[in-house]
Amino acid sequence: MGAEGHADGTVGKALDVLDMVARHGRPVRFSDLLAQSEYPKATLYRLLQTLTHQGMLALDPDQGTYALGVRLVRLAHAAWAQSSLAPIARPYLDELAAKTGETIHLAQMDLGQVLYVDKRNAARPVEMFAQAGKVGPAYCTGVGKAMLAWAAPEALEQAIARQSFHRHTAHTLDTPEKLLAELQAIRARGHAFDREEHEAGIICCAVPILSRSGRVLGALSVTSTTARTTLDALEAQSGLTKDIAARIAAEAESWRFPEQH
Amino acid sequence: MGAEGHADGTVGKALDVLDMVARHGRPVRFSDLLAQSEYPKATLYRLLQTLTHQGMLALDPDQGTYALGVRLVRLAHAAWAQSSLAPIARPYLDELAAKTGETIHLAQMDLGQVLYVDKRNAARPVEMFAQAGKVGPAYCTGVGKAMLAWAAPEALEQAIARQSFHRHTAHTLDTPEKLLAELQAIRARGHAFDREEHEAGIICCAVPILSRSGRVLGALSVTSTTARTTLDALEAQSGLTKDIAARIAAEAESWRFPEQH
DNA sequence: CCGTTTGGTTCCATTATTTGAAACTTAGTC
DNA sequence: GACTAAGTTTCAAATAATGGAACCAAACGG
Repeated sequence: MGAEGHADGTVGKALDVLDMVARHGRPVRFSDLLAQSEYPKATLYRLLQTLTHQGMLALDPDQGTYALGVRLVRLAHAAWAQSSLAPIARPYLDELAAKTGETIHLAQMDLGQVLYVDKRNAARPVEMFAQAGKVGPAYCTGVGKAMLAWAAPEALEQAIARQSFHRHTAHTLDTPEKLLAELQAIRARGHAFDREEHEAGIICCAVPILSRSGRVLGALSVTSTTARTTLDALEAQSGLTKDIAARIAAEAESWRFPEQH
Repeated sequence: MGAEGHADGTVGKALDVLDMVARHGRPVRFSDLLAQSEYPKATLYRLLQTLTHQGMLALDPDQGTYALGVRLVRLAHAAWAQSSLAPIARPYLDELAAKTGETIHLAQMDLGQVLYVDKRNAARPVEMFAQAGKVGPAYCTGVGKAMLAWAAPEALEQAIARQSFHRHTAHTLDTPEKLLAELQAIRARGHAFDREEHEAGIICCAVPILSRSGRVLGALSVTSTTARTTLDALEAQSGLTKDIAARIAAEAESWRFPEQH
């Protein structure tokens, strides 16, 4: 926890402030922000002013509170539609959900954390974005481990350093050593399991989505509960999952060569 | 189009670059960005580097292209869930959609542009975030006019200055004068119509969502087609729509007084 | 009713960052 | 192997950010 640390330049500080407002979860007053921030009054003030002026924050004049601005939502839309695998993967997730009947997660890696970019729920047809967009730990989730297993050495090292290794359940891999051993097993096996490592009763089988050059683009998981199924049953579907992952990767690849006029 | 103009400070420039990447709609090469940007090579380069380092952009090392980063998606999630009326309004939109059977839009104003933050479609149950997040013009949409009609004088002036007044259809109000007259009528009437001003065949009836102090929080519209219904029929439901808008406003209001511990 | 605190905004000399032309590397072409 | 295009680094000059302190306004307390 605590101080962010590496805030390079003014831009970094501004984004830091943005995050601070985001973390708060509701409109914040200047003084609240001042209390948590390391920045002196005047600096924070100007930062907020700039962000507000830029539409990244919105100042509610009635209350004098800052909230995240609409420009962010607009950018977000673009980010979701463009940078992530989500739009490409959508039909494939539908297919996988239909064929397995289980909950499907599509995730990408964000500096050691897992970001869920899309989801299919067994029960309801399509979840809101609000359900995706969540972040989770990498060291104790199927998608997280799948991505770490094929991560580049430096990226892996950085990611490991950022894991909390908090013991969520009795099955959580709570040391870097255990995790590294597991990653090797995952590489050998070709897919990762979550053996109730994050939440009791929740199990999954996850596969990485790899580019042709071997870079990790994301991960895909089929998730269920111990009440409904077993790991073996989930593993039985890993072939299908890998196939879907490969098709997503292929399409992602072709997307990246614009082919313009 | 062209130069943004008011780019205050480094942060402004950085966000400008972010927008530039977002606008592009797909991963962009450095040189492409350089071509459109006003910034000199080295400046743009460092800006991109900073944003990448901050996780707002992601550099694809295979292709040397920049895309919007995951941090943005994360922020976006927070923005959508927090700053907008969307989460508060959700159940009310459901109710309105169920009672009217028509398409419902929830919008907010973003510097003269309309931002759709949530939506209920007559056909499918719940649309993805990707469908919301869109922006549209204010001067020729129901929600846009509803918000402008109750906007503060300075805000209105600024917004008017930003309208293109492009003549989308034969019914489009294509001058500030026509628009101002219409806004007055809307204020008197209490709700706004879209008389096929944006798209032929598309009509709607929109109401503003106003805070107790009279500030515009957003707008709500019931949209349909000339094939399915008439303006009169839509107007008949304006009472219901206003009621829903009032309830959203009331709840938004209570949200803003945290009541903490 | 006036002194005080709290919350927010502005000043301005100092300091540190950003700037951008140009030089430099690669990595492709021909 | 000379020529180009694309990306990266340098460095003194220009500019923008900094933050302590002063300031203002409104709410509070006696």
